[in-house]
Amino acid sequence: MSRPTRTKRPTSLDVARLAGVSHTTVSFVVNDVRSAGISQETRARVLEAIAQLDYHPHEAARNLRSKASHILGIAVPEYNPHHLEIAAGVDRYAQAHGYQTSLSITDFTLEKELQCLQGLKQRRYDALILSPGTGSQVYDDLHLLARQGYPITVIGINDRLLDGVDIEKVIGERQVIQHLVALGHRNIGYIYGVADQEIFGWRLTNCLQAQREAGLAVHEEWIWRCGPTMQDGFAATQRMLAQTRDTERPTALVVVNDALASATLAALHAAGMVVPAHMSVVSFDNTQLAEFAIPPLTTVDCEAVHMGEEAARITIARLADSELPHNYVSMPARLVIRGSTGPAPA
Amino acid sequence: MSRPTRTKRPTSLDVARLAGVSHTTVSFVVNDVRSAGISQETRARVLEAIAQLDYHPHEAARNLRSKASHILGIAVPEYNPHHLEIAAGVDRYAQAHGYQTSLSITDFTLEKELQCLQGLKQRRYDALILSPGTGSQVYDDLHLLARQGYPITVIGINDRLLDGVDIEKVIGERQVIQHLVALGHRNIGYIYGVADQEIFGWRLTNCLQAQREAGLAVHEEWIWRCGPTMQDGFAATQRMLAQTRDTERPTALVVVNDALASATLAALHAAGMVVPAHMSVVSFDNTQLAEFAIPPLTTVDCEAVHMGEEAARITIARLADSELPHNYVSMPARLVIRGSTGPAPA
DNA sequence: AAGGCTGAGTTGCACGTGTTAGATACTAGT
DNA sequence: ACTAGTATCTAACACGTGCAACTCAGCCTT
Repeated sequence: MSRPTRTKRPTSLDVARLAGVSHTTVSFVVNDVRSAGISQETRARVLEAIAQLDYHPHEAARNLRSKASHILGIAVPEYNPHHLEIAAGVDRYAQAHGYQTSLSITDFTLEKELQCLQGLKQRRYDALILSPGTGSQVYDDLHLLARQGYPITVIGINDRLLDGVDIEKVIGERQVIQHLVALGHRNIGYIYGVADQEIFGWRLTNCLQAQREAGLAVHEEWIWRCGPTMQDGFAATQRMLAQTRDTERPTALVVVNDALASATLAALHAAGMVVPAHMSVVSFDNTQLAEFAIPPLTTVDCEAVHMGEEAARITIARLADSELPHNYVSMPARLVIRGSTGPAPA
Repeated sequence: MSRPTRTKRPTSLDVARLAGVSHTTVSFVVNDVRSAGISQETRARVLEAIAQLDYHPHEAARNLRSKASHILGIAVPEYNPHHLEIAAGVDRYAQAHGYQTSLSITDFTLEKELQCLQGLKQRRYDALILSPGTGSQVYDDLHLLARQGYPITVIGINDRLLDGVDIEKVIGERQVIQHLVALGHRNIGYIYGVADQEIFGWRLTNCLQAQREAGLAVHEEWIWRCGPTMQDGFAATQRMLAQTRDTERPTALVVVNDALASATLAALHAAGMVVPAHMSVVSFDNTQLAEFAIPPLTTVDCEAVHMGEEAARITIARLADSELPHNYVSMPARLVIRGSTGPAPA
């Protein structure tokens, strides 16, 4: 580390002096304020000075003065490809509209979720896009902040009091069940791994409803609930195998998302079961995991990247106009059929 | 959105008025300055007022005054479990030492990498932890900034001019080759997907070197180079299958990381090849993908989370003392043997 | 010639906080 | 009673930027 010359960072005043103008003029040039008449030559001189000093405006000073950070906070519960596709979508839209993003992983803990809300209160972010991971505990805070005028957009939750983007309900689940029924499956089981069964239980509820609509009996004991990690999904699948016998076992498993379904595939494979010959598997999200699973997963696509873009759009719209009515978008669900589903075994 | 009362955010002055003190006293209480003698009762009154108004100090004003944001920027090239484990490690250590983190995905583009450096210049971050994804293009900027005293830590690159954390070289690769040799493999191929073969080629180089040390011939035509995505890995594996025949084909494939190895497994499976009976597969990183792959991947562990923690430690140490000598840590590599490797077919 | 208009800048304040150098009151010592 | 010392608190400035209000010269209009 050869003697880091901790040079004083140049300020707009330094630039101004070098260019022989006032710091205001520098500000006008930097922000490209058209209404202030700056001549071409002055502009050029300022830009030259900026380049020469390698001047970069101090974000903090800027944020303080303009009362905005132009940063959108994104908080998702885990390193799940699905969430990260959403984050990528948010980032893409935000970038295109003059906002930066800051991604936080809440790790399914309330503590980290509250920390992100803190960031909002401290004006580190102009707005927060949150994919809740802990269930209902954080909701009181969310509602309170929203009522105080803080821009908050939630993902994957339909809440009348908060702006949000969600996956189209019912349709996707119905498609899954109909697909399985069409393949002759009548015994359907569930590996249902979420952080909070109450908040994130709708997908299961909808599936069961679709099952009844299709005239199938629902076996409550064929619902294996577990936590949201792949380890949880693997263990739950092992439980499933241990608690059932060949003759009285579901012929198809609906798994809450691709990550857990991958773990399910691994557990089934380890137990010597062949998918889909012995057991079909369907999941949700259509992430990269699904495409390269063995066999490739039949899964419900929800346009995660697009979903993130919509979340960013809604959020930025609210920043522009806080009086906007409740903004809610639901993304279309579409079943993508791959190799993990097949005819029910005789 | 029931009429968001866009309340003026309370400032330290508001708190001061409510508590009947000056804003200076509030500042002392908030920052817990021991040297300023604040009586217990005054302190209590101020805290009460803070709670009542739900006061949160304005980060921008704070950063402006104290010339630090207490945020570490982390930039990784993609949504790869390996990189995200590193990020998690950084976050854990940073949190424990009073720093927040802000994660950016550079998407293997120089543009986004430069944008992160911009964030450093603009003082959005106090320091940047970068896992380069584009090769050498960004290096000039990195060196320049480091020389100017900006704290930068690189991951996965051994650069004498930059603080960094890296994976222990040679050892891991040697273990891989020795493992394969012990299993009787003499024909080893490579699926080598990285953004820049020149910068990220060391792992391949080391493997080839280990191969020679073990007395094995190196087949240049058995190195399939490709890009860093799973799609690339899948396609490269298909190329491998198309360009070789049963009789003159590697019996083991070394793949640059778990993500690409998963894609390789998928491609092999799709072609009807059984792993490890027909072909062994080894990879690097030991992420979740490896654990739940079919079959589970033999892979080289590098303690990614710990690596992130070390990166954060080094970075924060440099922030504390810019005169520190060059700081470089290399993480131990350890082969984790699972089901994707087996005896070479006769 | 007087007034108005336009172009091209500048002066000066405000944003909300951290910190240094005091100010004030109270106690104790002589 | 006067001084020194201590415990508590405050006044005032600085951080770097954006913006409203103002200046000032030159030109046009009546």
